[in-house]
Amino acid sequence: MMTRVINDMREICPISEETADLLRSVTRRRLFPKKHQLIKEGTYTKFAYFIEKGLTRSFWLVDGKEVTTSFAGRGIVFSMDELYYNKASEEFVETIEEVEAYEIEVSCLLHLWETNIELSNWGRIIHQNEYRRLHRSHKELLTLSAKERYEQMKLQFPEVCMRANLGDIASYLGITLSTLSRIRANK
Amino acid sequence: MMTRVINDMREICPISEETADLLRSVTRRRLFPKKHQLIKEGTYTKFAYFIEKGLTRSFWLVDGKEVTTSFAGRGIVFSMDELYYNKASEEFVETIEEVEAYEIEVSCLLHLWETNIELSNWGRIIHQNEYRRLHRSHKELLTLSAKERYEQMKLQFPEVCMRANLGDIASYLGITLSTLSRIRANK
DNA sequence: GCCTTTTTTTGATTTAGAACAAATGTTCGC
DNA sequence: GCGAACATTTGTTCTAAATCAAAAAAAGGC
Repeated sequence: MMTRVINDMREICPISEETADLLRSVTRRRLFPKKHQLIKEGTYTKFAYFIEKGLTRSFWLVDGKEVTTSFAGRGIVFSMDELYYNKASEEFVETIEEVEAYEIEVSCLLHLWETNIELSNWGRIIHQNEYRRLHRSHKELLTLSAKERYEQMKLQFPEVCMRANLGDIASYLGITLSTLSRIRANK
Repeated sequence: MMTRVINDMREICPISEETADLLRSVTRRRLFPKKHQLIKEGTYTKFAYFIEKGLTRSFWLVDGKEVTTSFAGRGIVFSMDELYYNKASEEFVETIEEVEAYEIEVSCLLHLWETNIELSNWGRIIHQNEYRRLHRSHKELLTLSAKERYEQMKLQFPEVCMRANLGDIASYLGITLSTLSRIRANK
C-alpha cells in the first residue's frame, strides 16, 4: 500500500518505516475516474492527495478560459490557498487519467509537517522543487518561442507530452491548441 | 540599526528582541552604490542581504539578454542556488539605487532557519509569499496583454514603477522597452 | 554650465501567434 | 459496429508586439 508514493518520497529524502506507517495510518485510498475534479471551484475541499497512479492537472479559470499550471503523476497535489491561507482554492485540480490516490486532510498534513522531521524535510524540498520548476517555466515563457517551449517541455516532461491531450498541453504552454498542432505537424 | 529590516519582519510574524539582537550580531552593515552587483556571474558569493534602504533587481542573463525576475526594496535577497544547492547562482542581483544592506553568510542564514523558530517561521512565510508572487506573475503573463500587465504592476508595485527605469520594468514584464514607452505614452 | 552618457520617445516595417471556422480523425458507450 | 462526443488538423485573416533605427530628453561628471 502506497508503495509508489513512499518510494518517490525516498528518492527525495530518507523516510523511515515508522514514518511510512504513520502516513499510511492517516490516509485513505481513493480511486477516481478520468475528468474527476479533485479540487474544484466553490468547494473548500480540505484534502490533499498523494498520487500513486494516473495523471492530474492543476489549472486556473481565468474568465472562462483554463490556464494549466502543472501536471502531476506522482508526489502530492494540494491547494496552497487551502493549506496556508484557509480559503477556498483559486486553483483547481482534475484527473486527466484514472487516478489512484491517498487522501489526507490538509490540517493533518500541516500537523505532520510541524511534528515529523522527515516529512517536514520532504515538505520543504518539494516546495523548493516546485518553486524552481515555476521559476524555470516563467523564464521560458519570457525568452522562448512557442516551438522552443514545446521542445523544452518534451525534454522535461516526456511522459506528460505522451499522456495529456493537446488542449491541456497548449494551455500549459500559453498557446492555442491550433498553434500547438501546427508546431507538432513540424514547423 | 536594522530598524527597517526588523520592522518589516515583524509585519510578517513575531520577532522577539532576542532574535533581533541575534540577527544584528551575525550581520554586517554594508553600503553599495547604484549598479553594484550583489550576486554576480561566476562568483560564488555566499552572502545574503537584508535590504534596509534602496532598491535591487534580480535577473537572468539569457544569451546576452537580461530577464528581470523581481525587484526588492525590503526583506532579504539571496540566491536559491547558493542557499539550497551549493552552487554558483544562475540568477544575479544588482542594486538599481544606492543600497544600505545587512550582509549575512548563507550558511549562517541556513543555520538560523534550522535553529531559531521565529526566523524559521519568517523564512517559511517569505518563501510562500515569493511563490505566490511568481505564480500570480506567471498567470498574468499567460492571460494578460502587455498593457494589462503593466497596469497590474503599477497596482501591485507602484514604488518600483516610480523608481526603476523603463528597461528594467520592460524586461520584468517580458516586453521591449519601446513597447513599454508606447504603453505609457497612453495607448 | 557644458559635454558625455544614459534613458526615453517616436517612426516604419515585419512577424509570431491569436481568432475564427470547418474538416478530418479517434474514442467510447450501448 | 454504429453514432455521438471528443480531439486534432488545417485554412484564412488579423493583430499585438518585435525589430530596427534614429531623434529627443534627462542625468551625471568635472
